Amino acid sequence: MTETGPSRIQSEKRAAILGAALEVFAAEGFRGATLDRIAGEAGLSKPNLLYYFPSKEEVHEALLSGLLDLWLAPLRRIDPDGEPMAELLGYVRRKLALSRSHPRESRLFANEILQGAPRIGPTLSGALRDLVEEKAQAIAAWAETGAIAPVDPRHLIISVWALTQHYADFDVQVRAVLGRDDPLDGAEAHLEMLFERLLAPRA
Amino acid sequence: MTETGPSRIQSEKRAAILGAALEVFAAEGFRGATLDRIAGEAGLSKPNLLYYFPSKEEVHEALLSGLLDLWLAPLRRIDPDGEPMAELLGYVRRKLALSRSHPRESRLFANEILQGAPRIGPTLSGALRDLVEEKAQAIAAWAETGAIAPVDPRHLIISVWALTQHYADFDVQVRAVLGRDDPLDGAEAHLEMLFERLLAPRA
Amino acid sequence: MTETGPSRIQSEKRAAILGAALEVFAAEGFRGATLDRIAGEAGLSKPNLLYYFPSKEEVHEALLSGLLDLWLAPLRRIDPDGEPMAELLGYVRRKLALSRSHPRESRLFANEILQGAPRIGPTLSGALRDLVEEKAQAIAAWAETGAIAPVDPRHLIISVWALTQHYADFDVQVRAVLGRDDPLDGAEAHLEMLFERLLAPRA
Amino acid sequence: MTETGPSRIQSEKRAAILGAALEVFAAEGFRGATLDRIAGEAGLSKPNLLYYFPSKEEVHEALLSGLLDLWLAPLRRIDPDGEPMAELLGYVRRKLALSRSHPRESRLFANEILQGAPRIGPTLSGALRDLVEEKAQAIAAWAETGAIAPVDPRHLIISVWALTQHYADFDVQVRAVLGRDDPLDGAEAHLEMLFERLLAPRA
DNA sequence: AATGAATGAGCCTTCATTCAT
DNA sequence: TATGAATGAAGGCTCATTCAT
Repeated sequence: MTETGPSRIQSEKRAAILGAALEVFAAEGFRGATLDRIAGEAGLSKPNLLYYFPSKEEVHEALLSGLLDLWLAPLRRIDPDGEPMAELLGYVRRKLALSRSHPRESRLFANEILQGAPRIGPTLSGALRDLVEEKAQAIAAWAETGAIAPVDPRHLIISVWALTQHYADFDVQVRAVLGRDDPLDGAEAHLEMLFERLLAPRA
Repeated sequence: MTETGPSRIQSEKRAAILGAALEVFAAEGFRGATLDRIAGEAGLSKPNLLYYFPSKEEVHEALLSGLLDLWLAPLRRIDPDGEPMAELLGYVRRKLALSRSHPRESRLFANEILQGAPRIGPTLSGALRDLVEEKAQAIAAWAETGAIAPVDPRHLIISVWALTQHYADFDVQVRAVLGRDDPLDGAEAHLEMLFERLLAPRA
Repeated sequence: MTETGPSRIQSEKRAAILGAALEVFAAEGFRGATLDRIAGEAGLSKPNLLYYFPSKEEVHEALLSGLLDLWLAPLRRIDPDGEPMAELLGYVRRKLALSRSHPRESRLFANEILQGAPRIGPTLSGALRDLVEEKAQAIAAWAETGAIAPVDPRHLIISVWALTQHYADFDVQVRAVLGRDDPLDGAEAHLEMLFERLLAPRA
Repeated sequence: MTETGPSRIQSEKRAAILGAALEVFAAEGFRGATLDRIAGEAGLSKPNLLYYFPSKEEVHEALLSGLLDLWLAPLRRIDPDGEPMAELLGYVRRKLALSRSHPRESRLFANEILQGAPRIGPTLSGALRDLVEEKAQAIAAWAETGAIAPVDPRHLIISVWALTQHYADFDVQVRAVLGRDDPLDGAEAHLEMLFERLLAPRA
């Protein structure tokens, strides 16, 4: 009757650990991160951390497992039956917003890919590829009707990824160029213009 | 006459070490790389490696120190007195070519930035920023004359970086989407079109 | 009237723990055994186990303390006034039966002795030695009357131990030689013959 | 031309480590033994030990790998064409001598078997079983000619193992019974008599 | 110029034990 | 009684670095 799921303290601690781990893994990479630092930042001892997760590897996996879903959500929301230009610019906006609200997730992902995707490689060739293929067909259809300019849909999607994530992943460099306190509003305007011009059908 | 600089064997070994180190650092990150692996791939013993470089840190630094120069060369070649459109598209082409011919350097750089640029941070705010500022002014001047569309020059440069480097740094992901054997020629065409449309002055 | 000794549940749990501990200590040795495994096999939690026994050490000791009594029972039953040959062969039979019915106890004991008897050393030099001495005199007396062949009684007893326990302690090796499914009946016949011939008085 | 095998210092250190490891593994079992103690007893640091052997497991294996050969040497020397009684009694004598000169090896072996032979199990069912089978046939042949009493040859061999090894493995207990300073000469006489009577053909 | 040998510091993980409930 | 949570101490192993040759 009283099926008890993970107790409150369980979920709170697990959440605290994952938060700290996200911070550390994103900043230092998998090998660079130490359980000591993660535990410290989560406010518990190292063996206590291992009471909640069986190993460093599994903490990392717990972070990655949800990540791709989060990451692809903006793409998933593209509606083949919507208004093409609005759908695509909306996608760009959502993806940029996500990158800016979740920079640590972005860097965690970047780290994983940079190292050759040892852990989520299969998912890339599976779920990711499938989703891209699906959306690419919608975009291609739009291009054929002349609603948008003819572009390679897959490279278009890759461009969105590259441009939006760069602001999160290469933040230090961006800041060095733009100045410490730039609100990055220029980025949004710039990307919007960029994709508008790229996609605008010829007059 | 008998002033002896570094003997040939010296420089050869140093070069071999740096080559191996580039491979390993790019693939595994700084902490993930081990001197053992670098030494092994360079074909010498670990203590011998440390005879040529005093520490792991310094091997890494030796790689990074030359890197920014290489990395900024395409940008540097933009000629304020040249034909605007040709200059900028030439820049894009050169930068993409560089990323594709030097993917390991690209990843090494990406790793460093992702970790917060602990080693080349100062250079970013110095030399890098200065160069960008200089070229940005030239681009801004072009925009004012109407030779190109009005764009934020700094975000333009950032876009070039993002789009070109992405193909090197996120290779695994790109391959997952495009297929293992895609020659990536589509990337070049796509980027050229992208920047052409972005920069083309209004009719 | 209401003096309450250990409640039934108390003794039942203690018994369950000791049963599981016997299994685990016999199979893995003292250091190899973990409270986790013992608790798991006893069907309770680790802290709960430590509610019944204050420490791993004491679980082990509880097992050992009763063990020597059990182990020496067959020897104790030798009757100085009985028929010599029957008494001794009966002893051999009882000891072999015990080893076969209690292989885990045998291995627990073997482990303890192998490690130098850190816990029951004193008992060996005390109770064990005394009992052996007592029975040795009886055997010596039999030898003097010519009822059995003249043998060193202490080495005789040691031989019984060695031969009977070996079948329990070295079971894997015995099985490797005799085959997985040998019922070990041959052992009984063999040992009986061995001691019969050893002890039969000269014609 | 100058094919160099392991340098002298290599073999010396390896030998020292194996010596110390034999001591510790025999006394504490695999899990009970610590690299710290082995290294300490061998006179070097723990990482230095791991410079010579890649892991604790491999130190252990290095000890075990040669052990069975040593252990079976006495059995192997039984000559089917020799004088039966002399061959068998010689075997007993050699095996007892070996157990007494190599008590640590004996205990190392006992530990391994007690734990279920996790590492040399296959060898037991292979090389060991084959050798026993071979010698058992020779013994059976002797029994058939009447040169020795009819005994189960495999149980005979097991008896030799049990009786000889017991003096090494259960040394503490034997000493508790016989006295700290007994030279154990009685053991030799006893075993000789035991097997003589067991094997002597009926008059 | 090169390498075998050595080590201190640190890392991930295990485990007996304690604490709070 | 019973257990979820926590921890200190240790254990095996890695690795950058040093030393001696």
